[in-house]
Formats: sequence, C-alpha cells, structure tokens
Amino acid sequence: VSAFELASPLPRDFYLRDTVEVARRLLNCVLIHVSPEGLTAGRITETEAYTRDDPACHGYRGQTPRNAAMFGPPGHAYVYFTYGTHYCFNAVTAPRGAAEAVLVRSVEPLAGLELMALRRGLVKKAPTDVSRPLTEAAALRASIRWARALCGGPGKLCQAYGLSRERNGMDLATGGPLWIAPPLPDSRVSPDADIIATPRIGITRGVELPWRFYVRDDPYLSRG
DNA sequence: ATCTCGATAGTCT
DNA sequence: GACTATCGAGATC
Repeated sequence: VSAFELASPLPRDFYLRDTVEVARRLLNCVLIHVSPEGLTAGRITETEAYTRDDPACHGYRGQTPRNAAMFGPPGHAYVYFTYGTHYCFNAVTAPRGAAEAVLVRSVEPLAGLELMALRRGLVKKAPTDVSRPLTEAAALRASIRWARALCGGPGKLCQAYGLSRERNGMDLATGGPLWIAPPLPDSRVSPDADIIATPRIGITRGVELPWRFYVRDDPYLSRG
C-alpha cells in the first residue's frame, strides 16, 4: 500500500485564494490518482493560472457544456479534451460562478511509474540497466529524461494518470480517487522565494500575462 | 537545440 | 468551417 494513499487532500479553502496565488502554491504539491489499474502520484512542477477576465481562459466567453466545471465550486477538477487527442487537468479556483482555474502542466512522477509507462505506450522504451557503468550524473539525466517522457506536459500527465472525461468535475478536496496533497517534507526543491513566472504556453490571447510558474532549476518541466 | 508539420475530434461560430 | 491551454516525428542547424 502506497503512503500516498494516506496523504490528506488540500482543503477547499486552499483553492479560494487569488488564482495566481493558488498556481504558485500548487508547486511542489502532490497530485494523486487512485484508479482500478493502480495508484499514480507525482510532484507538481509547472502550473498556469487562468482567470475570469483573461481572454485565454476557457470561461472568458461564458459558460458552455464543455467548460461548465470551471464555473462550478472551487476544489474540483476541470478536465477537458483538446486537439482531438489529449486531455488537460485543471484545479478549479474562485467561488461558484467565477470561471478560474489552474492548469497543471508538468509533474515529477513519484509512484506508479510502470503504470504510467504502460498508459503512455512507452513500455518498450523504458530505461534498461546497462552493463556498461553509468556515472551518477548520467544516470540522473536518464531518469529525468524518462520522467519527462511520462509526465512532462499537460497531455502527457493526463495520459499517464489515466485522467479523462470521467474525472471532469470531480471533487478534489474531500478524499476520493483524485486529489492534491501538500508538499512532501523532504521536497528536494526549494520553496517560495525561487518561483519563476513566464508567459503561458500554447495560447494566442493573453500572451503578455506572466502566469506560468515553476521553481527555479527544477528539471521536471514540459519545456526546458 | 530548435523548427515545422500533421494527426485527430470535439466545440463553437 | 475554423480553432484548439498538445504531442511526436522528422528536418535542419
């Protein structure tokens, strides 16, 4: 039984702060999903904020069937399908009626890596033990490369976690199969002071807003 | 390392 | 009909 199963969910209040602040605070928190196939968990390494008066926000032009979860209560999942191929996972923030959310763009996988690889269709490419000795630095580079292949992107991590339509709207704050736990005490990345803000990725409106966040020197990003 | 391009399907105009 | 909060492959430097 994984210790992650016992990690308690962030309370609903966590999601009721200013959305940009939530995006920063979610860094280093742990995203956990328990599915019939098994448990997957990982440290959140990259986030983006989307707010009600932000033209890049799916809720900007009003509520539709697709974005309804964004208009719902905070602390729920907003999972949407895009480009005909991928899902993206958001944590809904702001009170009911206000469409705001934080997109989780990248995660450092911590548990369920084999299941992730299976879901990602990467089983054959898993790093194998080589007979030739590997320096410690090279081994670390290889493990980071593997982690990014599994969860280094919003579509990748949804596939690795098995997140899709069925998880849209799900409550993240009351326990249950999908939730976010506080940072691990031994979190090897320094907190707060070192948060970098950049423009968000893959959008065409609101490009000037610096609302993509990650911790300085964290290698587990969707892009270098 | 950085780029360009195509796949693919749901949603909205 | 146009667009999309992406990914991976292939080309090019």
